[in-house]
Amino acid sequence: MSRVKPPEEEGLSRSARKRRAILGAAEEVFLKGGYLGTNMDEIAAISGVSKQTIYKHFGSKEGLFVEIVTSMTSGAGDAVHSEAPEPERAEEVAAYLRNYACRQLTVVLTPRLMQLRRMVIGEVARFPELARVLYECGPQRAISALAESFARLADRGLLSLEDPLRAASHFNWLVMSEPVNRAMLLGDEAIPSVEELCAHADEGVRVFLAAYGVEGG
Amino acid sequence: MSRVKPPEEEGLSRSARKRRAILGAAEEVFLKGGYLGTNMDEIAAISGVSKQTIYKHFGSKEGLFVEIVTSMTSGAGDAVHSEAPEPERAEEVAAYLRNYACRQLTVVLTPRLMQLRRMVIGEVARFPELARVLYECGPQRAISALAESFARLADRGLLSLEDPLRAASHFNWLVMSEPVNRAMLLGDEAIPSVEELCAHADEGVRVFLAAYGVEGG
DNA sequence: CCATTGGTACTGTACGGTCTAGTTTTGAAG
DNA sequence: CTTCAAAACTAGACCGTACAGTACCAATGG
Repeated sequence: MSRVKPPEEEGLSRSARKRRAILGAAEEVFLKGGYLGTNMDEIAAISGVSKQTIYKHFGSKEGLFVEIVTSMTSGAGDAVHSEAPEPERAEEVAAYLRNYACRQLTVVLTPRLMQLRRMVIGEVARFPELARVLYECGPQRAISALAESFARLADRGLLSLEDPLRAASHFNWLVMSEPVNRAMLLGDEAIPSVEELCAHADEGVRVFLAAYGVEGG
Repeated sequence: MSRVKPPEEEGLSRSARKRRAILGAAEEVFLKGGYLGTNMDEIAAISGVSKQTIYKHFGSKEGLFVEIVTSMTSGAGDAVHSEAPEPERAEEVAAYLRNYACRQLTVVLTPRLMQLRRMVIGEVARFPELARVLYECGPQRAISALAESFARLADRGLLSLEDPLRAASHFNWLVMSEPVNRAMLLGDEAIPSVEELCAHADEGVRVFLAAYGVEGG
């Protein structure tokens, strides 16, 4: 019965299990109340761990907060990556863009990520570094990757553009802005369904292709 | 030397003067620290008023906060209104849109308003009503007004669109999103200059007209 | 057996809001 | 103008509470 190195969820060392419990509870509590609106006693209670242990692992409230935000941020950034093959013919461009837009929307328009974004924005004055990281792992990263793809498509004559970065920015915000800004201010209940998101994506793609598409699309 | 009723800035009743001082200090302090990060003693000190007086005027910290946010919100909403005449010919549409976009950008991309937006977003969980009001007085109001204008332009054959509201949303976010989202996360130093904002507006208008414009434009 | 954890009491401090007692302003009447 | 009472304001002590972080010691699990 003595597991030597079982790396599954429940088979971690006691320390690691405690650590995960703390992170889980802290994420929930911080997302709900923000930095100042959260107290360490509640995190300890929810995670079933003593305060002492929290301070052993993370040093301070600030340390725990930074840990939570950075891990969520980079994790979310990774989830966006697309492995869909780039189109070969002009007729396939619209479908490619629609697919990308739809996935991006459904990943970002998630209560957890919306709450994270709200919280980080609210803490810009206190934690500017966290906001910068979120910007770079979020919009900036997405737009950069998109720009590279657009540049290749333009080379192949499937898109008509001069500045791939600008086109990527236009595409990104054309698709993302309306639902994101809406959900930012109106709360998680204002997050549209997947069908609505994809319909919205279609409209964005249509406008984008009117400006940057080529004949065959 | 006894002024009877001079309604200028310094000629208000003592009560009104105190009230304005409190509001000014509270705005500054709340915008800097958020709701929880602000204490009433500091507001009293900065406004040169005793705490007692603050509570006489506003009842509670929450009351003062709500007052600040709602007054800033509605005030900013009013400042957007355009009196520029709508174009008569297709060639004038682009200039009309550029003018609108440029003014909208320069009004919204102001440190005070960016700070307000950040703060309200950070407090969505605690004050959902304030966020809703900001949404309605901000994006929603701008888009609605734009949609009405677009509908008239479409009737005159100066724009080609079926759903004015959707077109207005596309236009609005095409123009506003990039700089707004950037400044939201990167802070007030990331607010572009007026020239940069107007150049950005031009690009948005170009894309918009590619999708919704008519030949003559 | 020994490091880690639990439980819990404790410290120090910060802050919202109130109380009190004395001072200033106002506005109207004399 | 002067007088005067009501209203508003000041300064600061004060109360209760909440909370970050620590100390201490018993329990426990590897």
